[in-house]
Amino acid sequence: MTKFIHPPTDEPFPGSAGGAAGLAGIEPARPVPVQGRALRTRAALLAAVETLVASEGAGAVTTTRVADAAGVSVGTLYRYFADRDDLLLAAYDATVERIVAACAKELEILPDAIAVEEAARRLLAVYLDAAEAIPSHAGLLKAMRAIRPVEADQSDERSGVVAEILAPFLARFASPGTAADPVRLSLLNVLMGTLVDLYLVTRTPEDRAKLRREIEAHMLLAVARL
Amino acid sequence: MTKFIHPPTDEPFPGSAGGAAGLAGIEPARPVPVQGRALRTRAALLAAVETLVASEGAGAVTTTRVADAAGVSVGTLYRYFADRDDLLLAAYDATVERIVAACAKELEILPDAIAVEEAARRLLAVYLDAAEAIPSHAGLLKAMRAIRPVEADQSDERSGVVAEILAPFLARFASPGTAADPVRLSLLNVLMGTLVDLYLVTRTPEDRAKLRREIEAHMLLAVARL
DNA sequence: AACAAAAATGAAATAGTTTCACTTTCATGA
DNA sequence: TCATGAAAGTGAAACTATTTCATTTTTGTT
Repeated sequence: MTKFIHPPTDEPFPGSAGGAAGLAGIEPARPVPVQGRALRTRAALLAAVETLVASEGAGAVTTTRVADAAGVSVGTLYRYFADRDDLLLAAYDATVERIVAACAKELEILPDAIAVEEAARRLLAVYLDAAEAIPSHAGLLKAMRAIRPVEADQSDERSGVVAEILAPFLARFASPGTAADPVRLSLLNVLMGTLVDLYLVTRTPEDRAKLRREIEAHMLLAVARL
Repeated sequence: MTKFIHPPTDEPFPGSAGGAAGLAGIEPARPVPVQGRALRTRAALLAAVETLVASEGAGAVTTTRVADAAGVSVGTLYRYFADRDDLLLAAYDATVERIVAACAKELEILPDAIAVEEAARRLLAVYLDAAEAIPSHAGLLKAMRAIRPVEADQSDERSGVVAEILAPFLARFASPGTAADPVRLSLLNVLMGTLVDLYLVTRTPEDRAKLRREIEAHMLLAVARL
């Protein structure tokens, strides 16, 4: 599973990190040539991954199948992603980006005099609703965990909703003296990841409602200790 | 990753579930013939997995390498385990068994008039110490999670220290009316799994000590809500 | 329309898992 | 003691996936 070698492959591409180039979502049909073709191919590959994960699980994500579904050849896939893991990670990051955007928006419209606990509670609600609305997120989260297992070092835990939403949250709500304790940040990060994972596989509405309250309690415990 | 077919393969063997046959650990060298050879081969395969996982991670677990390290051929491996996943799961279960044994022993020697919280605290300490003492446990836990992702249904969450130690714990400490809430049991199960995972990858003693207190707080929160 | 860079191709190399027809081992009782 | 067959073991070959790379196609520029 873990790869032994990881050759740079002649610069696979800008990489799965950037993504700041073109405003996604626009241009439904018009084939913008040079730069555009590449962007569309990359997007098509990521979309194919999401569709496959949502319908058949991460196990169905085969480089060949993804390439086929995206209407390109396998070779092309490898121009955009270093390997299968990189592809899955990029697809996961894409879902995280959307969830983080939703959370960031909520954080902005939060009332001025709101208490930390209430703010955390609201963000959790937005987080869960957004995650629920992305059918591939649960599967991609699992795949991501299999590739990048839990790390003690928070600095390596870059991708993840909690990690990305925590900075602006703390900036606004933490008392100035409260230095971010890496141990507690890591804990909150993996804790929420797992609990959301559990939430997303919970089927009945009653169980979901109950679980939300449980998650809330643990989140508040972790946040209170920050 | 997920297998499409799972052919019974002419009864792979008693299976990784039972294990009630022979007292493990005894018989260091003596080659007991008929039944004994098989037991030793199986044990050698599982030991090879543990060694590989401990030294090079679960990614190094290749059917060929495991068979080589155990001194048998690949074909033999498949007489004892249905497939690679089954092998990893069995190796994980073997480590869990040892940790559960340690916890069960602690549960027995707990003072009569002990409070639930204190009992939980002590069990956690034994759990963490035992897990720490098995170098392959962390890696196998990760592998297990990749194979059997988080399930909402507690009844499918058989293997796991929390799941196995919880029944005797509740039998002794839960007030008779407290029916075991499956949602909360699942939560406690995955929660502890992840936090122990994080604990095991935490390197510095100070961070470990701090994390122990954090885990304790979350465990007590979960137990209190049981 | 000629050119070069960007993008795409897909057959072949690689790496791993799994099967299966066959051989070896060994307790048993004739 | 040795013939028997069930249990255990073997390993080459079939499969299933990932990854490479020499080559071709597309596209913007001149």
